[in-house]
Amino acid sequence: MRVTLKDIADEAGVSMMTVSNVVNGKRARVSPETIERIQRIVAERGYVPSASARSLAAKSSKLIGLLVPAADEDSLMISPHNVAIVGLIERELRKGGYHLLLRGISQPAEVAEALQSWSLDGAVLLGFLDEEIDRLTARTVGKVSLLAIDSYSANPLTTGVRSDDHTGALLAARHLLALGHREIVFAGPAFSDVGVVHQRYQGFRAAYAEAGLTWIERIVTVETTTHGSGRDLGLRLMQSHPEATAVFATADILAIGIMEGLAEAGCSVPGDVSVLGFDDLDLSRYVTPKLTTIAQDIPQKAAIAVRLLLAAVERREHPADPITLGVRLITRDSTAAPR
Amino acid sequence: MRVTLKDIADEAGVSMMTVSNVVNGKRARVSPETIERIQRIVAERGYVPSASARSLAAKSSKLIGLLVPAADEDSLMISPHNVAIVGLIERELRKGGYHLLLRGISQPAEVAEALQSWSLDGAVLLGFLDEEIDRLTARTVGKVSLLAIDSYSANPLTTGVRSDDHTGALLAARHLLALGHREIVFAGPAFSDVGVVHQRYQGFRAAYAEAGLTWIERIVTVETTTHGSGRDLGLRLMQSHPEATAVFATADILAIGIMEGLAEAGCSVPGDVSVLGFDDLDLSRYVTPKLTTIAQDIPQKAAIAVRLLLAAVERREHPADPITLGVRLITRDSTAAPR
DNA sequence: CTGAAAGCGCTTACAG
DNA sequence: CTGAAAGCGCTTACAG
Repeated sequence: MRVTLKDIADEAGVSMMTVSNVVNGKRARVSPETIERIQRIVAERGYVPSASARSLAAKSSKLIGLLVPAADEDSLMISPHNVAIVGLIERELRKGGYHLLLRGISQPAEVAEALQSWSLDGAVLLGFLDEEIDRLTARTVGKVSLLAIDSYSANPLTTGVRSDDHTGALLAARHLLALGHREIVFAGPAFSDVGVVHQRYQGFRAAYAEAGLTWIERIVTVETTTHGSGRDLGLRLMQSHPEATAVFATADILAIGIMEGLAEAGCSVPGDVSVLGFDDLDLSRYVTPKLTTIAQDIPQKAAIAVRLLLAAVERREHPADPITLGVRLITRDSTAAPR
Repeated sequence: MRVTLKDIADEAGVSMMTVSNVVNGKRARVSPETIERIQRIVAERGYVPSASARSLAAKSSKLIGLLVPAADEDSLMISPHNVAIVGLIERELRKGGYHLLLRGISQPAEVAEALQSWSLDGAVLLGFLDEEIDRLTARTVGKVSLLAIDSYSANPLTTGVRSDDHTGALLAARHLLALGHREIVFAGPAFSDVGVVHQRYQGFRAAYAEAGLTWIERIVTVETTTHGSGRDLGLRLMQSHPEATAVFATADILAIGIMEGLAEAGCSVPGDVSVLGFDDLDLSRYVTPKLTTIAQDIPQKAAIAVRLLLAAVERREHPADPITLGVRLITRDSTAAPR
């Protein structure tokens, strides 16, 4: 059977409380000899505290949820860009003495269930739309601290960590304009007037404004941000926009698909058309031509997300102000001057 | 405050036991009207059972661990090939009413800690070496059901689900031999006499034997199975093995790096050297030339892993026989006849 | 079909 | 510096 606090207490000839204090590092309250003796017994017996008992008795569970959208009955929707985030968040939580519950959400009501059933101390929302985050109410959230990655939601129940999407797109468009491009297509998922893609759209336009140019709206949208829909888009691009000399895609995976579609349609990159992405996936260095893109600092994003979340958890309050991280342009081989 | 079983029982005018029975679907024991009334109250009040209380009182926690190696202080080591597995396992567990605890393991002792602290019902081991799995003892494992992905360990405390690595490499080598290649290099991490890479090595040799040919050992090893070490390897390949006309790499990511190194060294693929990988990552269709490789059925691997594990969990025993899944050759553009 | 009691393994005040 | 008691929210036999 399992070794319990009581087993250790009996063997050490002290009360459970004393053992509990030692195990939890509240050493000020116990004499050095007792500490030493208890620690030895704990190690010998291989005692591991029961997290569920602790979570039940204490007000804290030391459990953080990582909530990710999952199409009904389907697998988690983790974009290539978010994959690294998962591992990094786990590491940061582990370093802080927390555990990670990974949970796919296929219906809004599941958020409340996930939060409450394991008495989560907090949760990271990864991959949700701002509209979904806006909809979270005090009733479903309760006293749980919530942090959304890549969110611009103003919901006071949550806070956010995101890259500077506006500046990223500004840098991208500036780069293309500086090369001499004027007829640039903006390619991405349909967007509303808030959120990551909207920010990138605004930044893109800002570069034109800054250069004293007027952008003739050339937006091309995809259902899903995938290689496949990028390829479709690339195949049709020269028909829909024969005048275009460059494409800015809101994601590398999309840009890479566009490059493939363009190539299949007999169009050379960057010879005929330049392509620029966003994310700087490892992948963007593996394809030909290597993709020019906007890089985000993913490890930093994960680290700050966890730091912000745990600060709120430990203060038992909803997190404070959102944080925006810097981005930079990585010039590679998919962009060149128009001919 | 949290809504509890007792709150529901009081409001319904029944005992906690009755509510518990209804919530847990043991309807045979309760009258239809009572069930209906209780369910209504549960919905109205937004009652969500406490998983930690349940886990403490019952013998089951409905929690499964996903244990992944993590270099000390470092992020999870999830290979590109294993990334999809994580999301698929979460889905399968969720469908079965279980939750997933994702945990990085940087030291052997952490396995026992992870298993015991949350009273896990079972765990999936993803990305561990067979040597590490061999070392697991009854003391650390206890009564927890353990399933290792891609393992050939004979440790009776665990079972495994893996692809047919032997046949995969056999198909790969057969393909190259049929194209007329004879001087083929085997590229992968150093390996012992057990495990995935060893199986692939054996399958590779078996193709030569079957063709009545003798393979002159040409093994090239890498420290880590990454794009970077593949590239280094590709850059040097024509010096170390000037006679080679083909390379079989034990992973796509490695093969893709090798192609890049080869190209940088002025060697054309497949013109001068054919390259063949293993895994069929999405990525292998995005690179140029598109990679010929061995495909595994990842969704099936995840589904079977979870099914096998939960069967053992529910029967409260260590899992039974390992399962090996089929593979197939995907011919694309990175292989051709030697010139 | 329904209930009262004990117990799962901890922590939290409260005393001394 | 140390301890006895109550309680966290459930489930498990055992009764009726």
